Order: sequence, then C-alpha cells, then structure tokens
Amino acid sequence: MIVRTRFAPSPTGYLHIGGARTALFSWAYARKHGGTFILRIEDTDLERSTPEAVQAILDGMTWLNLAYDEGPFYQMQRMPRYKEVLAQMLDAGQAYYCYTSAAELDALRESQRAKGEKPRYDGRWRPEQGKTLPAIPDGIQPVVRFKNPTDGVVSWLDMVKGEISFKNNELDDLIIARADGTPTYNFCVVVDDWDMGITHVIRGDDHVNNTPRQINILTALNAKVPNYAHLSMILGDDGQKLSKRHGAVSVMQYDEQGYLPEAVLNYLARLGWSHGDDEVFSVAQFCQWFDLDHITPSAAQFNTEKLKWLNNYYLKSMASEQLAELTLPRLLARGVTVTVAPALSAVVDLYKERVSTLNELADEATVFYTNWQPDAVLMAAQLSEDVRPALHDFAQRLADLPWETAAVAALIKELLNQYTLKMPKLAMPLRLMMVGKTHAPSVDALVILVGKDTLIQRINALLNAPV
RNA sequence: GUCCCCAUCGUCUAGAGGCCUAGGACACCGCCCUUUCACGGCGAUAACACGAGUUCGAAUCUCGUUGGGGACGCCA
Repeated sequence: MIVRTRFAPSPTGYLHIGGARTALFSWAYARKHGGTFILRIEDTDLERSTPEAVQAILDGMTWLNLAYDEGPFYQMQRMPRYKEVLAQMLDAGQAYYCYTSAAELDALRESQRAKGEKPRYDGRWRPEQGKTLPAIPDGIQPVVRFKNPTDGVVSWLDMVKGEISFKNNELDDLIIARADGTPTYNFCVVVDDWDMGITHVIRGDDHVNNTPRQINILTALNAKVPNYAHLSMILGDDGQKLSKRHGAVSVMQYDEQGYLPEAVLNYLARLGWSHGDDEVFSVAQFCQWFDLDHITPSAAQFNTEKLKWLNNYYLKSMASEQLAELTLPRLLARGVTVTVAPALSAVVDLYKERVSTLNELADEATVFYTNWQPDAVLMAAQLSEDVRPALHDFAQRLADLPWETAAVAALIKELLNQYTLKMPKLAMPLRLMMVGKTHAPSVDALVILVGKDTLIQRINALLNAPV
C-alpha cells in the first residue's frame, strides 16, 4: 500500500500551532513511508474563507518547510464532483430531501435539550417502508440528508486512541447538502478522501465525532475506509485551551519572535510524540523515526521555556555567518545598519550561546552599531578611583597591542598585577563602556569586537569627564 | 444533559505484567568551571488521580469513582 496523507485546513485564519503539528505529523508519516502528502483547502464556508487565510496557511507551511506533493486542491473547485455523488446517493435512496426549516430545527433541538436529550434530527422526512411523508411545503428549499443506519455500531481502530465505537442510533441523519445545493463539510471530506485515495487520515481529535458519520457515508458509497489517527489538542502554556482570543498564535508569530523553524519543528515533534529519550533531532531523523504508535492520546501543554531551550540549541549550533544573515534583517527592522566593524558574524559568534531567540541576538548586537552613552549612575557605581590609572594605562597600551584576545587578556592581567586590582574592578567599567551593561561576554573578546580606536576614545572620554 | 475521548514529576514524556527503589528532557535549587552573565559539567527536589478486581506479581489488564477535554450547526 502506498501511503497517502493529507492536511486539510479551512482557510478561516492563520496556521496556528495545533494545525502546524497536524500538518507536520501528516507530512512526516508520508515521508517515513515514501508516500504522498496532499494539501487540500476546505473552503466551502464562503462566509469565513478568505484568500488571505489561504496565503497565511501556505506561508506557514513554507516557513516550516513542509512541502506537499499534491495540491493544493480547493473544495470549491470540486463542486461538480460533489453534486454528481450527491445525485447518485439520492438516486440510490441513500440520501433524501428534508423540508424542515431552520426554525423548526431550532425548536426541535431546544425541546430535546429541555428534556435532557441529545439534540438531533428526528427523521421526520426520512423515507421508510410503509411510512407516509408529510406534504411538501411551499416555498421551502430542501436540504439533503444522509440516511444513516439506525442500528448496529460503527467502529474503527484509531491509530492513536485505539478502538473507538459509536452506536448508530446515537447518530442522526446529517445534512450533506444545504438548501442552496452546496455540499457540507462531512460530505466533501468523504468524497475527497475517497477520490484522492487517502490511506491515513491524521487530524485533530475534535474530529472524532465526525468519523463515524464519515465512515457510514464512505460505506454507503462502497468506498474503502481509510485509517484514522486522531491527534489530541495542544493546550496553552497555562493549560488553557488555545483559541483566537487566547494564545493560539500563528506559526509566523514564532518567526517574528525570532524562533528558528527547525527548533519549532523539533519542539512540535516532541509534543505528543516520542522516540525513547531523544529530545533533539533533525527533521531528516524525525522522518525516519516517526510513527503513530508513539503518539500520546492525551492533550499536551505547550511549554515556551522548552522551546526557548531548543531554539538556543539550534542557534548556537548554527554557523555564525549563516546566523548573521538571519540576524541582519532584524537589525534593519530596528533601524540599525551594519556598515562598520565589527563584522556581524563576529558579534553573533560571541553572543549566540547566550540568547534564545534571533530577536535577542539582534538586541545584543545593536550596541555595536549605534551611538550611545553608558548609564552615568551605573558607571559611577562601578568605577572606583583606584581603577582610573589602570584604565589610563590600558588605553595607552592598547594602541600598539596585537589585536587578539590572548594579548588583551595578558595586558589586563599585567595591569591588575601592577595596580593590585581585582578583575571585576577593571572589567565592570570596561563592560559598561563597551556594551552598556555588566552582564556580558568576557572582556577580552568584547575589546576585540569594539575595536581599538573606539575603545581608546571611550576610555579617554570617561577619564576626562568631569566627576 | 447525551455521546465520545483522556489521566506518570510543575511541564513534555519513557514505560506493552516482573528489567521500576519509575528513566530522560525543560524549568527550579545546589555545587563546579569562571572576571560578571551565559555556555558546559556534576548533583538534588519532584509523579504512576482514587477505589475495587484479575494475577504469584499491576504504572502497565478489567470495572467503577473522581477530575479534565471534545462533540452534539444548512461551521469546518
């Protein structure tokens, strides 16, 4: 069997983190089995679907580097096919017209709820042997309903959750075409999965309840029922459900915040799936390891701290030249241009292991390419009188020092000895001068980055400043 | 309300009846490295929701309880 999976988002918003994981798992399953991954846009809801949302989904998948082998297919472009199958089912008596108005349906549901029953269609227009149907009312466009089996059970072996079964008498005759003739979600999915030869439906577990209905329609159509794998949902950092109002951020927002796609992918892969104790792995490795047997059936809480840790890992593993290229646009976005020394790659090299996002990297780098003054209060607190002569000497001797960290370190040691100073006394004012803060990389490395002239000038300015 | 699903450290998870005195990772705490911060190294704290049953033996199987989630649209 050649594996065929699909990702089938509805274009009503951006690609959020849960959708991204569903796409990732579907994609990885196809990759693992040498199969085909299909992108299908479920845009039958004209009210809410937008071209912008389609683009946002495409952008998200591109950023994550999840390429599809077929598609994107748009359901709105498959109308003739749906109508064909609809007509066929009507002919075969597997579906029927229902003239119940929306208002009547509302009333029905309300009374059922009041009685503590599950709201469902009562089958009043369902044709049965020996049953007299109501007279067809004037002025009502009928919907088409699927004639769901009334007894027995529908069950399937879910590849994540195990056996799941529903009694058919719990299911009602769902609407498969609206009064305006357009097909509804559960029907389109069935026809598409069937036509596209989908072998594995990997989707969010909010679809578990749709599955028995889809299986029944598939069976009526004499179509092969695919395998199903229902992924549990992702909860926010606080354990709350992700929603538009609450933290359901677009994957592109992770890009904006400075996360690397490989880190997000790695994080998402480990959220609900595991391969023993492995935590950090490449996409290629993931594709080899991925399976549906090791997916947790329970919901998973998103943990930004761990994502940051992973992002830091990928950041510091990356070649500094490449990292500099990724950081440059973020500096430009801050209005910072990199036209003078030091080379951005050198700055990035020094800072990459101490930041967790590209944005933090850009923030740290800013200080090397802008004009600024160290905070006077901080400086006053760090600069003691006995350090001044040492600083003065330092500036003097910098002038013809070989420009490498070892030489700077040796010079600093020598001055400390000469003036019997402790390292922090000299290092802290220097750090403040060079990067504006005391928590910073080692002084010798910073000296090299800041540059001879700049540093000498800053030391002199400091020493000459009125106290 | 009805149906469906879920339940191991704070979080993500390992775990397929004996390898479990429950392992790893993030976070937190401590120590080491160190000129600060970070990185790195070492270490500590920390969990099988509860109750029955099956079994010589249960985190693992069954049932129940509790708790959580999802679904119940002419949305997808």
